[in-house]
Amino acid sequence: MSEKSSYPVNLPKTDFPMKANSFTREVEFQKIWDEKKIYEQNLANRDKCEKFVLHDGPPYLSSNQIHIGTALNKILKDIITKYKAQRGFYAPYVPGYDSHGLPIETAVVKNVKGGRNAISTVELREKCREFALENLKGQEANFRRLGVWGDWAHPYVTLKPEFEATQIRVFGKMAAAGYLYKGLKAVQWCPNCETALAEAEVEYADHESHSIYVKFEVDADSRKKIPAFVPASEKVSFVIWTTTPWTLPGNLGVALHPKFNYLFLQTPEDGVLVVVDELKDAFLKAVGIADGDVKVLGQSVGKELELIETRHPFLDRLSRVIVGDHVTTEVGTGVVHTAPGHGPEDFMIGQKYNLGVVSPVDGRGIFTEDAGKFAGNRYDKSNPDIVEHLRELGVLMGHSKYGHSYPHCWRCKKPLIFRATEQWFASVDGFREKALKAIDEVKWLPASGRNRIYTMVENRNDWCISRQRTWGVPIPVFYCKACEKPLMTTESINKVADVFETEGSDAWWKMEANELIGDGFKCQCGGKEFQKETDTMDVWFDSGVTHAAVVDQRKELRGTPCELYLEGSDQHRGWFQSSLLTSVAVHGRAPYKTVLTHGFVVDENGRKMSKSVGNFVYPEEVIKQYGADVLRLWVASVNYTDDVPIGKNMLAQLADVFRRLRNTARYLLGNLHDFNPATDYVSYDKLGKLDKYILHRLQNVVTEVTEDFDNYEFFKYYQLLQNFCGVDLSAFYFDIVKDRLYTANQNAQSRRAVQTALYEILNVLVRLLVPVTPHLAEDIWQHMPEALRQGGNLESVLLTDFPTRQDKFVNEELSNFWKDLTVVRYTVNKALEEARGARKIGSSLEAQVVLQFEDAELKEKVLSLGSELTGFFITSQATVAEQGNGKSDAGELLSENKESGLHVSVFKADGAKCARCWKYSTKIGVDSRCPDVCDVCTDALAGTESCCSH
RNA sequence: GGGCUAUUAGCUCAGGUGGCUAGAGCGCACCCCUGAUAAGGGUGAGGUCCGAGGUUCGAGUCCUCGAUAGCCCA
Repeated sequence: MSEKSSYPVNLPKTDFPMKANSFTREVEFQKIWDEKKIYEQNLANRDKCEKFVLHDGPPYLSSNQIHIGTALNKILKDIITKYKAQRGFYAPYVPGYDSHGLPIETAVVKNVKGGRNAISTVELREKCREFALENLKGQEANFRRLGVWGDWAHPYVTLKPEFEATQIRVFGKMAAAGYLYKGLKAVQWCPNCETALAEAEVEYADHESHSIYVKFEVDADSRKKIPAFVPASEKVSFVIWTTTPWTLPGNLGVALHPKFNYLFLQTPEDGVLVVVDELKDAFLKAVGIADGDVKVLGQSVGKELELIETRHPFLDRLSRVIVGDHVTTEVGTGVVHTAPGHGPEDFMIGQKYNLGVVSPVDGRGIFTEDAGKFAGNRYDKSNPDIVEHLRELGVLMGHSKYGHSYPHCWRCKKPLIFRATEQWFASVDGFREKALKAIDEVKWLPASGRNRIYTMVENRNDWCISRQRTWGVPIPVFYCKACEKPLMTTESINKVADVFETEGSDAWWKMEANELIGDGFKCQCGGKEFQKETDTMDVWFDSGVTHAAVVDQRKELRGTPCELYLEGSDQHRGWFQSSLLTSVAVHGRAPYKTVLTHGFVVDENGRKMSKSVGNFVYPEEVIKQYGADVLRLWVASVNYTDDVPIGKNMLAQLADVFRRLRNTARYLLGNLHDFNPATDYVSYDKLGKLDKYILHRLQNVVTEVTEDFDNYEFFKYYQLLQNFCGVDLSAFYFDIVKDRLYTANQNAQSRRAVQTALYEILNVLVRLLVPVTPHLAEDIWQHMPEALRQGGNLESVLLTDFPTRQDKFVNEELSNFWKDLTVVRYTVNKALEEARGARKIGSSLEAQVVLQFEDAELKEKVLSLGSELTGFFITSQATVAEQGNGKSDAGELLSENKESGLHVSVFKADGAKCARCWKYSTKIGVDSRCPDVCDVCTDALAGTESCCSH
């Protein structure tokens, strides 16, 4: 046996390993939580409590992997629900998935031999469903690996029959309220495939078009609005430029930029022409007019010309001058031919000016009768005819071929057209005021979110909810076969919902119209035969009704409004809005009380993650290297209201912090191995000053942390926790108190007092760790003997309550006392450091310090510590001198430090080193049986078996 | 191009209504300990507070313009 072990000391003892081994251990804890149904138990325990429902926004099932941003979102949600549960709320979490829509359909079609038309609609939908559900499994596994708790066995999925049925019913309510209507909208259309195309299905390729300049003469009734510098006798025309002559029959306006300057050009043969200043030269050159032949009469800003009426060049109707920011001076004349039925921007500005929509082209690209003399011709074949017609009318100013990039169909590779088609709309106008009012009844965090969504709702157009797709919920409308009038009564829609409830929405394609609604329905015209609408709903409508299909349906969620929605800030335009709109339309209020948003994950340089830059951080890799707790700690460490950075550097530092938290717990566990609160607990009044202080500090931590969680400011919690563990505990309390723990008699009150404090700290700390680092918390909890577990021997730390501030431990006076002494300790440390630097001492126990004060009050404070003073400095001796340095035997002065009204002198410690406590003492060997042990240790050993008996 | 937001030490964060010689923890450097040991302690070095103007006795804090980044929109 070595000399070291010959005297018994009370060293820490614990099985709690220093290394977390997170990658494997975390999964074990997760398995235990699952097996013991901890989530379910917690809900059952809180069943009678006030609810706090965080309703999950459904991630889209296009992949089985999750992005770091999704991880951020899910972890934030989990921190909140775990915290709320600990605070005694009934806080269920039902995860959801968004499962319909084009990206899934596209991905599935890609793997179908022979393409979309090779299989039936029902078959395609079946494949989509399988694909989505397969991805669900992958995402679920990823989410669970993060340590997120919730009802994983019963998630909500938008493709489930019960969900679809409710969605149909919400549609029915909106229809009944008169908020749904059929209108025209310009969409990308392939005349060859005879189908609408989504943005993702459009490919751009070079194409040769006709480039033409066309005069739009100002109508006689508007002539007076032309500025006076133009002679009244002169005809005035706006000149447009276009590469799609065939869209002219759909023209309803000419658009200017409100702020650009428009010139009035007197020409030799064409009267007065209006074009934008910047493009004058290019225009003249293009139409072959010499600059010298033109005279600028004057100019106007676009806005001043607004609402002038011009005549359509060949149809008998007016074309209004409108203004919009979409007009540019890149090419053309700065006067834009506007056909709302043939372009999305045209459509939007047309809505704003109420121009209406004209689109005389059918699904095959053939002009209808509305196109006048061009009826019956294919749109592209008509281009030369129209150009020729314009020439004959004398309104054509220039014509050439023009090569440019133009949208083509991804499937047949033929050029696309924009075509106005009938679409279903939700009339936001119908409930805009209510929606705006609802927005102001919601708490938006951060507050800027309120303005963000408010202006969007204030300015948005009606919501186009129909899609020409297969993978979605059908729009439950029928059309009379006789008169084509739509049938969409509450009864008919509810019939459909009832069928979907049991059969799912596939029934729409499997059953005939009259099978779906029965034979009881009759059109106004008397018709009894119906056919089905072919459009499906926008997937934003799917997710937009989760409040009705999930929160209102599932009993455990207790109905809307729920307490919280939490998503990325992009959802102001997305889910927050679609949910708000459907909820307001149906209930007249928002589905949520509070909306919290987070920013986007960027790399350590604040750059967006991209494949080409290669700065992606993958959740699985972080977990593999550090574990989910470190990833969760990252979430807690950043201010997520703005963009959040992540990278190798940060993760390495987070791992350091995590280790510190773990080792703090290890110290606590190790030093409580022989502590039984039932018999060893020391009452507050018998605790030492320092013990009382650390308990006071603990209460502050609890108070502040509670505030931080309530405000969702987890980074403050992170900072504070780190500070508390590193500074207050490890470097201060733990370090000082080690001597008492190790060398005092096992049952000495001074030692039990420390353990009492450690016991209180451990019980608070383990609970504080639950929301952010649940695996670590559980690991600690499982290493706590039953007797140490305050509040009952719960089988999981996740079932514990959040700590509350304990007034009996609050002691402000003591807090101020120690604040002053901390300064003294710092001054002493500097002096010790100097001696150490000069190789005069190593351990501070080799030193004795002598203090001299200018400040009498401070001196009193220090003196009041009495025998605790040396322990406080972790030196072997410490004294307060009245005069000089207080040393009468004139030992060598090793170092000194004067500051803060304090003079510290450092000397070699007196006496010899005690073999047991390692402190230097002049009273070594007072008991001859143990010649190398100090008097204090001799006392400590008294009565023990091993008392100097070696 | 428009709207919103952000920019303080290497990293993450503090710095109500303008008064700071700009703070904390971590990291880093150096030293110590070897009875929290792939732990622990001490000391220290790090900042033209994104930039330029302006208001003011005085600005990290207020105003204007700009840069960069992110989101949304066009």
